[in-house]
Amino acid sequence: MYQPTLKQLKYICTVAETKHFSKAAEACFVSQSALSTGIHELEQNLGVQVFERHNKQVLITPVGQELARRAQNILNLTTDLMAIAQQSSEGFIRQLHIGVIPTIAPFMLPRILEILKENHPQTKILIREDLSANLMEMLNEGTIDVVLMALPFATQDFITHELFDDPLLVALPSDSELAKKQQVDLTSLKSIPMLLLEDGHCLRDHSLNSCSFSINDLDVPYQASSLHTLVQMVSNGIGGTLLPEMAISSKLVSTESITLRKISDADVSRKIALVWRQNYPNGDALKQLGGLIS
Amino acid sequence: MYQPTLKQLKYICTVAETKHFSKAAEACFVSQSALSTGIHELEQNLGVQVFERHNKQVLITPVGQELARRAQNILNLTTDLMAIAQQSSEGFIRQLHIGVIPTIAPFMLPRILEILKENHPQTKILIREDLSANLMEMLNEGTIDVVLMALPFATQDFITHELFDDPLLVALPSDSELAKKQQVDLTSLKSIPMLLLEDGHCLRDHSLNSCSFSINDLDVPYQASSLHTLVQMVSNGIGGTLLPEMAISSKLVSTESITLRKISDADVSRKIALVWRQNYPNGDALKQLGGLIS
DNA sequence: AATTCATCATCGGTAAAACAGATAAAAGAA
DNA sequence: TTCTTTTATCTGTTTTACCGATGATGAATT
Repeated sequence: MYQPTLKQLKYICTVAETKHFSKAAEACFVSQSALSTGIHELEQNLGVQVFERHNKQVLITPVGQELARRAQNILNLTTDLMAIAQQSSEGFIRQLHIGVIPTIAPFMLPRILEILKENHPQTKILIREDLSANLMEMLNEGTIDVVLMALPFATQDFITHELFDDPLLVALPSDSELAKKQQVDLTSLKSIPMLLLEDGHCLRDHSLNSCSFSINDLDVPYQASSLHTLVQMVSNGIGGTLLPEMAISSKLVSTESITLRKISDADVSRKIALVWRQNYPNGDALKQLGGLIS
Repeated sequence: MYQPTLKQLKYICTVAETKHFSKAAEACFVSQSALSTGIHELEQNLGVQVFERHNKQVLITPVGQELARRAQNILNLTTDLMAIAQQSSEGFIRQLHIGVIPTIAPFMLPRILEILKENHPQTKILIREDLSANLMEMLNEGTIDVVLMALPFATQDFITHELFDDPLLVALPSDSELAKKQQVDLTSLKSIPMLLLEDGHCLRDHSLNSCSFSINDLDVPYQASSLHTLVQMVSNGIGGTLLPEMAISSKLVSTESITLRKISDADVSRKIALVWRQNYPNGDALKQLGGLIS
């Protein structure tokens, strides 16, 4: 089935303007014969006469007028389309679906959104907050474009761009025995009840693994669903926990009833990273974003 | 300079839908390699990646999504354009600029517009009322598409479609000597003042020529600019005139003070005709319209 | 670990088309 | 008439589009 080509549409628009085949051909950078044949083919296939050819003038038929008007519109839209592509190839990101884990989102997103607003004011940002495993699945499916998460995590087959180290500090009830000591080491942690997030949160695993603890080693009375409740529980003297430094910097802990301590005999931390698909086309822009964040 | 082809736009739309190159190729009735190359060329030339190719899935990039959306729009508009052409090729006239002379317009236009409304309800009608000579010029320039006029007139180089004969009758003041006679012949007309339209109106020439009168032969005291004023003048006893039958049928003359007579010794009439350019594409439809009018 | 399978990219050859340049045809102008 | 202008058409060449086959890749299966 026939469909006019954009070239042919261009031809009729130009002739409609110039009212002259030869001049139109010149304007289109083709020979007069090429343009003539092109228009003829379009007229033939659409079964419509676009122009009245006279010796001394070319008139456009009423239908021709309408067709030329629509053709011009189509050509304009095509130009727009190319402009969009051009913008994009110049590093402009139209839309960015970001996935963030719950133990990072409240502390880093405000700043990240601010940075994005400055550097890519035109970009539409969409945030998805979920557990690492779910985010990785969405990333793989293409539902989201990039994940802001904490390592270690199984991110093989993806581009992993590490941003910075986020140490984990021990948070203790200020009135606990342990809080009164100057130094807190790994073994001493086992003497108090440890509060952890519920299963699935990577911070839970990071806390356990970086202290080389197993879940069985510890006294784990409750499981919280957010860092905020966790802090509440510590504040109420139920037990201790590990908190990421970024959360503390963000004034998550503002009460006197919680004491923060570094662990003296181990380097306990998680790594914050951006992760995206191997083939994701705007990887460069994401790297640049990563640079700005860290 | 590169411009994507409509085919390529179709390709990316189809892949955007199916998320599958091979299936999309099938849907587009081309080989997988053709589609693949087509999309590749588009991506190359626009400097943009539209799809992320993975082994088990094809993902569309955010820009790709936007491009596909716009491409689909362009394709839809192209389909519309073809539909317009299709309608037109089936005899549908989108727009008709009609030129009519003043001595026909008031008497025929109401009926003609009614006929057009019935037969081409979608057609946009534009009327131009002017003297024959001006109308012919506009017809030649393409400002109007068809002229409804009276013959004889120099219409060589145009298609002339005669509709019917319009006899000219003598209109006399009822109280004149001539009106009391049963028969009125050409010579007797010279005995009374003859009222004519001003120069340029073809009815003036038709009146003179069909009676074989020269303007010098006659007593021509005034010149009217419309048939209505002409009738008024006859009614007031200033003189006689020739009136087309169609004007009389349209109740132009409703007063008792005017007497109408055929001329006994001559066939005095004008011919009503539609005239259009040789190359005008909707000649057939106009012929059909002519048939309906007569 | 090897094999199979699914999928997109690429290659080589062929058929189609698009195009330029030359010529023809038509009709107005000189 | 002859010349000029303008679009149509013809011819040969170049370019493009396409198909079928093969290659490459990575996931799924054995």
